[in-house]
Parts: sequence; structure tokens; C-alpha cells
Amino acid sequence: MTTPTKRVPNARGSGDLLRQEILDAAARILEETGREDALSLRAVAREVGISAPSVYLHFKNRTDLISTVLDGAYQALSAELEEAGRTALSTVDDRWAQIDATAAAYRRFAIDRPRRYRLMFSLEYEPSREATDTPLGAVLQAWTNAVDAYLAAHAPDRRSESEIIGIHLWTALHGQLALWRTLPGHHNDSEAILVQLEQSLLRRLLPAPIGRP
Amino acid sequence: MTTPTKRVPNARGSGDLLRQEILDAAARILEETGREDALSLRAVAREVGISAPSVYLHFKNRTDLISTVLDGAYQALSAELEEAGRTALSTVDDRWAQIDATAAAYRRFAIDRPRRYRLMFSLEYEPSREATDTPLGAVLQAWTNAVDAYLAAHAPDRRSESEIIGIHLWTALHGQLALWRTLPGHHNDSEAILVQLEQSLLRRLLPAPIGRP
DNA sequence: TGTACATCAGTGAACGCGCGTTCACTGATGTAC
DNA sequence: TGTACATCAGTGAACGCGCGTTCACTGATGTAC
Repeated sequence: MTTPTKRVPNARGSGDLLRQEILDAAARILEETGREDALSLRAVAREVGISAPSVYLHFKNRTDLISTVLDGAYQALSAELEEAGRTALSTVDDRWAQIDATAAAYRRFAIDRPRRYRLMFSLEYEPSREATDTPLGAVLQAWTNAVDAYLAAHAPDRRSESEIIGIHLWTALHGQLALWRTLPGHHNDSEAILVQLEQSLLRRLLPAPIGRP
Repeated sequence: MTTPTKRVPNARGSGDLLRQEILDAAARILEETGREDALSLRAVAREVGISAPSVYLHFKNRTDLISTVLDGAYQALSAELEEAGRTALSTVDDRWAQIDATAAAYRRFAIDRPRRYRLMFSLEYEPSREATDTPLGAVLQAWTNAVDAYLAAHAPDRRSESEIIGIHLWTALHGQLALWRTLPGHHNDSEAILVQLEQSLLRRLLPAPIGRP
């Protein structure tokens, strides 16, 4: 239905508009249309309504486009994790609730847009840069922060373990998200088993809260 | 260098020979040649030295070929896990060593042939069948068995947790294998950090052995 | 105020590639008479 | 013992597809004189 005429060029100096449109389209594909394999440059161009070569005006090549998309996704993830923790804390002022909310936010992020999550962690497009100080590093940081806040409140003598426990939480929850569909009891595809596993894991990896033996 | 002449057909009634050759070739590609994405039917045919259509004499289509390869891989994995546990047990008669050996075998399986492991658990080719009684189900069973043997020896009152702890071990180790390259300290790509994480996880998820407080 | 020109944003056609699958075939081997 | 024939294992050519990337281009807009 869209007229196949030429796109009206953006005003001069506003070349960044199309760049953003391209990234938005990629996000949309990752949410809805998605193919079974990764994003294709042509599919993104089609979604925006431009010709394929136009993408090269804004990205060096397909790899560049994809890693830009991924950087945005990692940033969105760490932001959502931090935000969820903050909100929980300001609502009920409970460090356990903070961790719990962080885990739930991570689960939602992965389950609600599975294609995006898969692309993020299939890791064919390796981070290549050093882990810290990187959008991906910020994801781990969010976990470590939540754990550290919890330990500070409930087990101050174990704060040296904040990072290792943060790593355990992240990697273990990622593993659950990758494999839960293959577990017995996954029938009808309900997330119930996933929530159970998540709770069980938190209880096993974190020291019990003070005041609730 | 191979003569591009026609392949000498197998003797009558031995059609299964080629079928096995095809599966072997797929395994070889998954170990060495491997492309960045999944196995292609044509690549497998090339590796065997036959024409692409010949594959259809033995497999319904590409999906059928791949899921046959995967079934074999799941079986190999669960067999290696059980074998590692048995060997450790007969060598040192120590239930902790059994679990430890199982984890190490899992790590080797994943690290030594990363492409195979990725294909196995990228799960684009969904198991579709019910989880138990399936090659994939046997993998979980191997974990549960190892944990149950350990609990029977060291914490008999917690044997009801064998399955859930088995699931935690499996999913958590899978998560570590998926993400360890993105963690800080992974520099020079050494597995050291992975081994550390693995040990740390086992200590945190399993009750301490009797007699070693 | 008018005009030549540079610049910018974007296009259409084409390239060569590997893919899964289909089709009609070939040629050796075993079997029936 | 000889021969016609069915069967089996495998082939070559072709299909239509979507892909990433390159190329020479177009046409509107701003700027210099």
C-alpha cells in the first residue's frame, strides 16, 4: 500500500534522523516480524521503507549496524534493571524486594522480546572490547550493585562476595531462561516453572535476610 | 584433488552406510570446518563427497537431518556425563568427586566443540517432544542422578531436592558457559575463571560434605 | 536579485553467492523366466 | 546358461530465493558571486 516512490530526503544536516529510524526499525523487527536468524540489512531497509544501499550512509556495514543495535539493547537492559531495583526499594524499602524486582525485570526483558534477547546473547557478534565500561559490562554492574546493597543490609561481613554472587545470579538466570522450555513440567508453556526456579535460586545463593530466619 | 567422478554406489541393501557417513560428516563440520550459522545441507553433502540431492535418500529434509544430528549429540553428552561420574566414583570413591567430574565433563563437552554445543542449545530446532524420555531429558537425568547420589551420601534428609538442585546445576553451568567470555577477568581467554566459577557454584548449591565442615 | 555550482540524502540496477528442494535421468546389480 | 527387467543408489541441472555490497546516478537545497 505504501507508494513505491522515492523517499522525500530529509532536510540537510538532519542525516541523523534516518539513522535513528533505521535503529527503530531494527528494534521493531526484533520485537515482531523477526526472522528465525539474525537481522538482515535488507529486512531493516524494507521495514524503514528505504533502499538497501541507504543504510550505508549511516552504518559502515551490516556488522556495524548490528553491533549498534546490540549496544542499545544492552543499555536498555541495564537501565531497566537499575530502574526496577530503584522502584522496588522506594516502594517497600526492602533489599530483598530489590533483588527480586531485578530478577523479575530481567525475566520480562528476556521473555517479552525473545528474539532481541537471543540476538544479544547468542554472542556471534562478540563484544570484542574489554568487558568493563561497556554496555554489556553495565548489565553485570547492575547485578553486582543489587547484591551489594542486599549484603550491606543483611550480611555486611560477606560484602566481599558481592561481585561473585552477582555473576552467579546473572549467569544462572540466563541459563534458566535458555533452558526452561526443555525442562519437565514446562507443559502449556507457562512461565510458572521459571518463576519457581528463579525464587529457588535466589534463596539458595543469597544469605537469609536478617530478622526472618 | 578428489576426482569429481560419480561416487561408486553402495552395495544393495546397505543404504544405511551412506546415512551414517552423512551424520559423521555433519559431526566433523561441527567440530572443525563449521560456518558461523548452522549446518547447511549442501555443506554436509560436500563434506561427504556426494551430491546434495543424495541427502534426501536418507533424510526427509534439512530439519530432519539436523534434528537427527542433535539427538545423537544429546545422547553423546548424557553418556559422557554418566561415564565421567562412574569413572570418578570407581577411582576415588568420593561422591563430591563424582559431581565435580560431571561438571568438568560438561565443561569439556561445551568448550572443546563450541559449535556443536551452540547448535545443541540455541534451540531454534525445538525439542517439540515431551522432555522426559528424550535424548535431552537424559542430560537432565544425568545431573539429577549425580546430585541424588551425593545427597544420599552426605545429606540424606535433603534427597527430595535432588531434582531441583540438578536443574539448578545444569542451567547455571550452561549460563556460565554462555557468558563467561563477557565477564571481567576473561582476558587471554583462559578457562581459569570458568573453573573458578564452577567450583564456587558447586560449593554454594550443594550441602557441605559430611566429615568436612 | 539572479544564477551557477557544490553538497547532501538517497536511489535502481547489478554482481556473485550459497541455500533448500525438485526433476528427470543413469548405470550397476540382483532376480524371474 | 542366457536374457529381459525391476530395483536400488545416486547424479546433474535447474528453480527461485534472499543476502551483503558496489556502482554510477538523481534531484533537491543551500551558498557564492
